[in-house]
Parts: sequence; structure tokens; C-alpha cells
Amino acid sequence: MPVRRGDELRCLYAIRAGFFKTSLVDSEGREQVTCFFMSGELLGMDGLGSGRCPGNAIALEDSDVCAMPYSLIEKIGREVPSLQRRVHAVLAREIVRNHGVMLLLGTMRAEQRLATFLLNLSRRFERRGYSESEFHLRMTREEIGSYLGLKLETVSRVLSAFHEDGLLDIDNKHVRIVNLAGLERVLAARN
Amino acid sequence: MPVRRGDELRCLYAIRAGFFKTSLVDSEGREQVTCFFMSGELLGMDGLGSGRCPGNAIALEDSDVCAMPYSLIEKIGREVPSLQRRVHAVLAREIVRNHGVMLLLGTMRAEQRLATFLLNLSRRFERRGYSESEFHLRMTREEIGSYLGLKLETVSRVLSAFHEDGLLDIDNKHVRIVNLAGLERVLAARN
DNA sequence: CGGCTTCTTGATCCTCTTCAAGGGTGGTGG
DNA sequence: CCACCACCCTTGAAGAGGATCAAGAAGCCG
Repeated sequence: MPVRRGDELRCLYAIRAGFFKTSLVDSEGREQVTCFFMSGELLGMDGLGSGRCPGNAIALEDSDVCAMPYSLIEKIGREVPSLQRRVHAVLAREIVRNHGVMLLLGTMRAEQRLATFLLNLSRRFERRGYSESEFHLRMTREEIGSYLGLKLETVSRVLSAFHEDGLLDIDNKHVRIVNLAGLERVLAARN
Repeated sequence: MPVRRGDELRCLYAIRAGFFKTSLVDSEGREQVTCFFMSGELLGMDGLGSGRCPGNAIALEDSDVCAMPYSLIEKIGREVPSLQRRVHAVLAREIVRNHGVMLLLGTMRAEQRLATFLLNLSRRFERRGYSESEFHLRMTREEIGSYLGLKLETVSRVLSAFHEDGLLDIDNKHVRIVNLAGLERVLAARN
């Protein structure tokens, strides 16, 4: 069941298993996917302190989460300084991560955005003990495009081009990175 | 004196007077202005919990700040629940604000980005007791462009076009908004 | 199987970038 | 006070990168 903007929100959700997207819709109906979350990550940080959900969150596959009430986080934070500091660090890291996405949206061209996206997914899968080179995309081309500020056709085209260049194999949502160094080199390309 | 990425950072800075920009540079040299800060706002939230400065911060005019050591914020947060909650709220609001910028960068065209930017400045000046319709831009066209994901020439052109359309008068860095409702209407334009 | 959503690929168009030139502005030193 | 220089801004012309429009193929589910 999706969580909608404006809903009451009293908990942080630690994702035990599964995959989520969060999105934002403005007053003119423009929609932007703001983040993809996977197991081990924290959902709902943007509602901390306000009790309101400022965006939408939707699971992209069967998922399992652990709800941690804000009130509890605040209470334990007061009692255990090291946890308090961790909460601050997690929130600050989320801000830094957002700045990285802003840099991507503001300065990179389509190929570089896709390469960054795939390398980021790869690293996150690897850290969870999955293959860094072979994985399933849980989201549609349209959702990838929304996240990266591109249209779905462009996403499709760039992925095809990567395949042409021998950087990866792609069969629908199944990705196998063939030339990881080559993908990294895309990021350095002119400009 | 600028603060540079990686510098040790132990304080949050409350801006008493002045104007700042923060920016991020990636490994390939791409630079993005991540935010402009003015009086009454908090600088350095992204270093909270880590003690490292993850970006650059530079004053764009003579400024006056109040340094609040992280250690003090943590200590008082433990003792005063209402302050603890405020810290959380401020951090969470910063995340939400970033999502708004991501939406701008991912979905809006040049005119809409500039209109959003000007309206945002207008509102912030108004809240501080300054004129909402007439103010000085502290940053260059290039810095505006970097923040909005545009080139400086495009910024210049769009501002000229707004003047042509009778939406505002602009003389170098001095802006006078003539038709505020018209500027807001730009946001709703097709798409 | 049939209907739906998602994905791919092509052709064309449009927005913004790039490249280039010239004009303003402000600060410094003679 | 004016000349000079560095930086910033404006405007034009040409080009590129994605968007848009359109058609069809492929996967998915009842």
C-alpha cells in the first residue's frame, strides 16, 4: 500500500527486504522520482520532526519493513549520545546524497546520468552480497527517466547504445555489466 | 574566507547577516551550486554527525555568522526535547527542499526554472522585511546558471525575455518584479 | 488467447548549448 | 581624474542533444 503526500507519518522505516521508490509532485502536476531505496536503507527521513509525509512512497516489489516510531528515536537519542549522533549523521548524509543528484541533474548528459545510475546500483547490490555485475532493475524505464531527468525513450536508447558499445548486456529488466571500467570511463567523457 | 570540501567542520553557522553560496565539485571537475543562503538560515547542516565539510561554502558579500558547535547542539538536544525535535525538523526540511530543487532540475524548462528562482528569492526577502518586488542579486549569472542547471547565456537571455514581456525590470544585478502574477503564470505553462 | 503495460526504434522538431564578438562596470594605479 | 584591465553581461548565429510523435514488438496476467 502506497504512502501519500500529506499523510500522517510517525515512523522511520528500516527496509529489511524489498525495493521502494519515493516521488514528489508539484502544484502543476510535474512528477519527479526522488529516490530508490533498497534493503538496509531508511525510508521516511524527510518526515522526521514534522510528522507529515512530504512525498509519496511506493514499494516496487514485495517488501518487508521495520517501523521505528519517531518518538522512540527521539527518546533513545536523548539517552544514548552515540545513537543521537548516528541519527544526525544519517540525515546529513541524505542531504549530501541529494546534492550529488542535483549535480547529476544539473551538469551531466544522458549517457553519464545512466552510467552513474547503473554504477550506483551495482555498488549497492555488491555491498549487500549480491553480484555487482548482474542484477534486476525493479523499476520501469519511465521511473528511471523521471529520476534522472530524462524521457523513457532516451533511457531506452542510451541502454541500447551501451549494449552496442559492449559495455553491458540488457534483456528487458535484467542487466549484466560486461565492462565496468568502460562504464566508469563514460563519466569522464568531454566536459 | 571560504570553507572547502574536506575541511574539518565542527559547527553549524547561523547567518546573522549576509549572503552565501554552497557548491559541490565532482571527481571530473563538474561544479554545481547547491544552495544560496541568506540571513536567518543555517549553513553546515550537511556536516552534522560527520565532522567533515562535504562541499564548499563562500560568502558573496560581507557577512556575519554565529557559530554553534555541533557538540553543543548535541548536548542541548539531549537536555531539551523541543530543541532536539527542532534540529530534526530543520534537517528534514532541508531534505524536502533539496527534493524540490531536484524536481526543478529534472522537469522544468529554462523559463520556469528562472521564474521559480526569482519567486523564491522574492518570498525570502519579503519574510525578512525587505521588498518582495525589488532586490539585488548577490550572485553572478554563472552562479545562477549553475544552481539551475543552465548556462550563463541562457540565464541572461531568459531574464531579457522576461523584461521584454513586461514581467520585470532588470539592470545588471538590480531586479524589480513588475508583474508577479505573470511570473507565477510562467510556472503553469504547457506541460 | 486477448488485452494491457512496457519497451524499442525511427523521424522530426525544439530547446538549450556552444562559439563568437562587443559593450558595461568597477577597481587600481598612474 | 582618467586610463587601463579584469570580470561580467548581452546578443547573435550555428549546432547538438533530447524531446516529441508515431508505430510496432515483446512481455505479463487474467
